[in-house]
Amino acid sequence: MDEEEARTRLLDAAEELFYAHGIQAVGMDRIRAGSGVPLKRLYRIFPAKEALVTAYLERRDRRWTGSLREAVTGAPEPVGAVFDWLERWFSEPDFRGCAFQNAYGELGAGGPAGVLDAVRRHKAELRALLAELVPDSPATADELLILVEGAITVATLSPGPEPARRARAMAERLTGDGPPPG
Amino acid sequence: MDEEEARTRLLDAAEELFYAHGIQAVGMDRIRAGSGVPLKRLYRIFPAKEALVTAYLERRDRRWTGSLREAVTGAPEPVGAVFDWLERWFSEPDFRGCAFQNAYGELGAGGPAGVLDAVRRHKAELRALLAELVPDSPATADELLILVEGAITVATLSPGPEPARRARAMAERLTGDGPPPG
DNA sequence: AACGATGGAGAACGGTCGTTCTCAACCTTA
DNA sequence: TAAGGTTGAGAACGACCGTTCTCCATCGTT
Repeated sequence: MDEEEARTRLLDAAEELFYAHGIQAVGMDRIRAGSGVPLKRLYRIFPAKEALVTAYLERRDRRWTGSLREAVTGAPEPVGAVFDWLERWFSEPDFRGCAFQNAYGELGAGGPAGVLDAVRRHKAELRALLAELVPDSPATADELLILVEGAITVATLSPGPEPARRARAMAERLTGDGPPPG
Repeated sequence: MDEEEARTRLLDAAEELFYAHGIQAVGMDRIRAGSGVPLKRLYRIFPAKEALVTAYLERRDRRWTGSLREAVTGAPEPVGAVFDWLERWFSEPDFRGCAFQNAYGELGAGGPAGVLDAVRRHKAELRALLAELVPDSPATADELLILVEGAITVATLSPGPEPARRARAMAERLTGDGPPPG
């Protein structure tokens, strides 16, 4: 196992455990057990827990935003595609809400700076992505952001596709970017 | 200091500290210091931390939902009054998002049952309150819920009145419950 | 004034966490 | 094969947490 694979295994274990159980509830020894990477090597790659948490959030951000961007790129109804993508996400069996929202709620405004930066970057990227979909109306981007965040929050406590469908219908009524009538 | 005052002081300290810094980040000794109630008495009133957390969330739910209900009752535009009330909340200097969302994100689905019940009850009450505002359309209540949760989530990371104003405008366009055109 | 019950202040206990250290096994190079 | 650095497995360390215990002051009753 070279260093790159160890790093991947550590981030895989971190993502699974931190997302499922929260950050403070998962100790470094559980990361070691879940990854198979010895503690000493773990600390050589990530010199403290905060570095691991930050790396976990950053990789998740790249994947999450990348997957969403891929889903909307070239879609006939890009705005609708956002909510279709959310619907698939909400239906995953291990869906537990937005990892960044959870991290922020857990660590609070007084948490480690690196973590808070990662959360802010993620939300800024989401808003930027939405703004690209309605380039002539920043206000609409803010409205879409409210719908996306609202759907995620509602789905967190009652998982399933309905919040995404309902938010999609609202977005279509608000933007007119719906299926052609007929 | 009789028992009722001790209880109130404990819940006041718990609310201030848990809401500001998170639940796991605040130890029982900090509750003792913040309340002035000795540890022994604390444990006589709340036999474990979980009981204190549950009581904190339940009292906060009663106050939060009660205040919102009061604000919308008899308002000329009840739906708009919801978002006006949110706007005032978001502008409070120590606003840090939804305490229940934060608690859920922190403790996860595997947390203590009492805490999760309190979170679920709070969200059910919010939805029931919104449903009363649009008694002929449960679907609209779900839409309002998405707008309210979305505004709260957006405001959590960038506090201020704007998310509430924008959500209010969306609600008016969706329900027609807006100010009479002039 | 003497007594027992009550309550407060804080030490103590067992457990867990993040992090570091020990030490033996193992490669590499000669 | 021998030496030397590197690694892995896990014990160890110091700090902190939730909870309980000790000990003394206080107070109402006689």
